[in-house]
Amino acid sequence: MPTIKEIAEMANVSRTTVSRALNNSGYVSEEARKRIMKVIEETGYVPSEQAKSLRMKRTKVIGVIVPTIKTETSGRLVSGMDDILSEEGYQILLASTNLDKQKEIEYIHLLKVRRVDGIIFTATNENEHLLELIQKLEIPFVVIGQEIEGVSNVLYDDFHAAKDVISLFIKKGHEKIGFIGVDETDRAVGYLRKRGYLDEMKENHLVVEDNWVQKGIFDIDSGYQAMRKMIKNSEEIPTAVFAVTDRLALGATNYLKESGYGIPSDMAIASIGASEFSKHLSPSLTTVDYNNEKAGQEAAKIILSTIRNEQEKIKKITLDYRLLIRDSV
Amino acid sequence: MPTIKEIAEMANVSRTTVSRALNNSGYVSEEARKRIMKVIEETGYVPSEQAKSLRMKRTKVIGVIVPTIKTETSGRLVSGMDDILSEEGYQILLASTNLDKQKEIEYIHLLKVRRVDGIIFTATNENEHLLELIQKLEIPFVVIGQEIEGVSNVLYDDFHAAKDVISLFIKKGHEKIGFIGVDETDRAVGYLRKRGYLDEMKENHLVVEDNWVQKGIFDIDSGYQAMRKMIKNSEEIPTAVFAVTDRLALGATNYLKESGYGIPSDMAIASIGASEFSKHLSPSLTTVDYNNEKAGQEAAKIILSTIRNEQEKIKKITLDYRLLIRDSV
DNA sequence: GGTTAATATGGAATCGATTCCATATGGCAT
DNA sequence: ATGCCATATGGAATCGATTCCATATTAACC
Repeated sequence: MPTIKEIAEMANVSRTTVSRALNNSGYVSEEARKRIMKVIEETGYVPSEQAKSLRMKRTKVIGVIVPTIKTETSGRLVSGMDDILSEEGYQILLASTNLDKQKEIEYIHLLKVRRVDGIIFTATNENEHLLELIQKLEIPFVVIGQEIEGVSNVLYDDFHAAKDVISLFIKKGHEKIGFIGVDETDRAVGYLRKRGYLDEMKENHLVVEDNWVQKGIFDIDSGYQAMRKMIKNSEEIPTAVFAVTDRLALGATNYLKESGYGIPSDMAIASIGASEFSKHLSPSLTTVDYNNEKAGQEAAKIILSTIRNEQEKIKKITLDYRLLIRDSV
Repeated sequence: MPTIKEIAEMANVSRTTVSRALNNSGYVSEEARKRIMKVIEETGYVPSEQAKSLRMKRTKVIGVIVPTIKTETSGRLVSGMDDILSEEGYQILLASTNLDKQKEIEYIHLLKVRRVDGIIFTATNENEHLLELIQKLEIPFVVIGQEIEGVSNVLYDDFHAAKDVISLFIKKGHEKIGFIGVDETDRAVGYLRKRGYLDEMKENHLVVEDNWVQKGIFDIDSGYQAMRKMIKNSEEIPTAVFAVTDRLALGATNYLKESGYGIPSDMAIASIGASEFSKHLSPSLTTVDYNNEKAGQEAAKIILSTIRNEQEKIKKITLDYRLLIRDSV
């Protein structure tokens, strides 16, 4: 690959003129332009974005940190970002932490080193060290899914979504409602969704037996185990259960089927996520659609307007959601 | 963010010495090193990878082009690549074509402009223009899923996987076997899987009625439509059907259930893909697991050894697969 | 005590672009 | 003829690192 210098020599002009021809800036005679374009055509020269970035102090790259790239949720998020970013000539530098908290910090560093123009961060957990790092970073920063002080956020309404699911159960006549959650250090999925469950129960004067509240991790099997524990240990077995993710609900469903429980006749079930498979389970799973692509798009828009300085201060938006009522309730 | 020059001034040394301290190259006195490290600590300085890349003529970035990032398959592929690449300090610059052929070419250009150290390409279609571009590109290049001359490939054994599925049907006593494919311009998914179906049928002296061979696109609904056509138009309705992707199989399953066909009693069904949902359908779907993460890992390994010049010539590897026999047959 | 080697440091070129500033030419108005 | 402006071009600085080469100091050896 030749450089601008070689192109200049071959076309018998200076680098300055080549640059001007390439960027349509300043004066270039028709003759010179033709000679330059001919040489470029012949050599297949493309200017180095690397060198340009150094000089212009911008990279046109947005760093994206996700907890894992294997799930649909992340895929849809990233796809939404790409819709907006690629439109504006930005590209995505991807970093997947595989749920490793240490790596979250490491990757922010890595993106800083690469001088990305902005960072979109899909958080799972919060810890002191990370918060501090984020707050003193001078790079445009957007967090999806968790509320973090001092930076822009795109939030899901975890609290109300959970409340709505419980409210649906109650409307259908359920009074004994179980819960399968995840660790509360995950503020959005762990804490807020549980809060929604507990609040709605309380507001309707419904009691919650200790064993109705179970905890899993993010995989299918832990949903199975949690459901098993709930059934085995409860004094009174619930008639409905809310799982905080579709995968947990799927695991729970597997246990229920295996144990001969009818869904929804013996146990209604609902969750949050709207994964593709949720629609095709039998019975089809009632779940909340968070519209991840939209979230990705919104995050990308915020990053772009922050970069362009159209945005004075930080921005927090909360997305709406849709409760998809299907056959499992 | 300060630059190396400012760090040098603050520590009362030259840029050369700072660089040496940072990279543990050449001689640096203990005193100077301490002063430098102190200044770096205080300022939070991190060297610009951008500037380093320009000087060192390498970016430590691998460009990855996928047809879409929304599906599990792509997610698993990229995840596999990331396993290997992040280990070696490389990062992934992601480009998703959204199945737009025009963009495949555009993105290769974009990655070339950014001087990525290598490109991993998950092809869907082949066209003259693209092949030509790839062959005269001077960047290490690996293609996943399609055989392309002149570059390294990581291939799935589409032909034998399809053959094995049909062979399974035949072993189970089926003689009338239908097929739901995609356009044959997609050589791997469209052409080779169909070839496997037809060859195995022929080798077993089984006839294939025209209407048994249907075509869809890559979504669930087209599987539904294809199954409908097959049932409506066939003189004799098949007792088994092979769909080239899990999504097509899912659509077909939906149609069959809706029309009162028992699976597998009236119609056996199997496909290729091993998506997560396949296991949780009822009945669970018989499918071929291609191990996409492995494919991603292998592609990443080839790219790295090509970059390091450990690899003289192009490399072609074909991955094995597992036939997951479940309740749908 | 002089040669050699190890240690320590800095100057300056380099990577490949952009861009400020200087300069040259030709045409047109005064 | 003089001045001015539009057009056209190039020199050189700059972005932020690495690295070759030169040079200075100290230590070690015979």
